[in-house]
Amino acid sequence: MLQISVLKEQTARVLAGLAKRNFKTAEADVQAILDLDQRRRALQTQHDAAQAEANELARQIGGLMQMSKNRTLDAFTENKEKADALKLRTAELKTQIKAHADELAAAEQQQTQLLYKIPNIPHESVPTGRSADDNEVVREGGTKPELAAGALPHWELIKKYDIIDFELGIKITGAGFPVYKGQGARLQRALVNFFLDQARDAGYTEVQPPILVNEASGYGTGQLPDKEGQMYHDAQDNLYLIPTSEVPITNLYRDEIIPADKLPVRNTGYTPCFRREAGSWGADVRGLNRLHQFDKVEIVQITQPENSYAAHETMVAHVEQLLQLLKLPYRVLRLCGGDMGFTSALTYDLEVWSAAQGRWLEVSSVSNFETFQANRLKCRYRGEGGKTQLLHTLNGSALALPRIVAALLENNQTPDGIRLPQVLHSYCGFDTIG
RNA sequence: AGAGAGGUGGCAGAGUGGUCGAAUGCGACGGAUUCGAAAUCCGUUAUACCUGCAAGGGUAUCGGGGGUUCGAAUCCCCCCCUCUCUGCCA
Repeated sequence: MLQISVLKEQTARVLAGLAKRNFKTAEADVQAILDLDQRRRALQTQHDAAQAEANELARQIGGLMQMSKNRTLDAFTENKEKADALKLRTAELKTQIKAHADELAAAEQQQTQLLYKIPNIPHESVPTGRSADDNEVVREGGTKPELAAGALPHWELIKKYDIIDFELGIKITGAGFPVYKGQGARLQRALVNFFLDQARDAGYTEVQPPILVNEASGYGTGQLPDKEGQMYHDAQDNLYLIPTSEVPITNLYRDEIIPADKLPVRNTGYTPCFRREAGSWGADVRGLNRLHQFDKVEIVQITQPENSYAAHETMVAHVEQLLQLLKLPYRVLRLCGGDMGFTSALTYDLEVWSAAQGRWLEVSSVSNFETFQANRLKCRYRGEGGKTQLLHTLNGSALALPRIVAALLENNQTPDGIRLPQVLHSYCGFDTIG
């Protein structure tokens, strides 16, 4: 959620940013928010004044009542009459206050609803564009392998080596919930450990958060409102299965004023992630390309505003290093305005080359949300003069497992099995699948 | 799941209708004392919003919402959460 002060003071920048996102109703919405804000403030002033008067009268009445004690009957009667006169005025005020409060609440609610509609303002480096086709390739790394004739896509390889079983998952749960078996299961565990160790070496503190979160957490990071349909929901207890550990790990800092010496916050965590993927279909979602449940190691940073873009670059570099260690060909994309997530100001996607499918697969998305999440989270620090200020939140996958596995399987297939990259050997306890 | 207790400032903890944003203690910060430190003493120490160039002023907040009242941390109603015991259980 954007800050009102930003809409007010940087209207032109906001409108230009929203245009980059092809946000059609920007001008009208921003104007409506500013109008509501003006109205809200006027109402607040009136309301406060009426309330102040009422408080003052109550004090006077209180004083009269106190004085009445230990007095003659005449004095008591006199004071009571005075008090009753004041009560007439407070009755009027009460009506006014009630009316103001209702209007105020309505204006605030309208304003919040509108603010929820407005996406984050893209960073100046974000390219214009409508779709994924307009994303900018920042750099590429690694070398695409030459596969022998008859190379198989990963959904064939997992059957050939019997390491991931979709049919079994369907039996016990449903489509998109694969069962990892034998070397497949061990590879999962190896990757999680490898990623966590790498993150720790890079200075991130490991946390293990719950994978069900309450509604407030959903609002905090922006999954709610509007994206309810993407999350599994336990209606009985009103809890959501997390779509990413960004949600619990970032919400650890909801409603916090973080002391300066604790900044920047750098956390990493492994969790399974759950996505309903309502409406997804087609060849692109075959095999491991899109699942309802998958494993992911996440990195999260919370920094002071002036440091967030430098931190962002280090996060991207960290993910790149992981891909280099895994010897996977990759590329780094800067997402265009039309393809960027609602809450992000700048997102780099990292994609790996899936050789048998002959396509790039997104394995990480590293975003700077600036104050967009922090504003909802009320995640602050003390800036100059002891004033509280919003922090910047960032997160990135480091990494999501299924597509990494897909690329590892496809790219490293040989007649003698799948040769895993060196770094995984000790983690797996084997060097070849097959 | 059943029974009971309880939710107050960074923490602990008082406060059962009036000047209470809230005693006291601890912690933290600033100062005095000291060669320095401990101890001691003095002071400061919540958040949000409105208003103001500022200094300041105002309003709200004692788990959340509603109600009674001139006036609510305090009384009433609903909801949420936590703890203890019993039950169940990795």
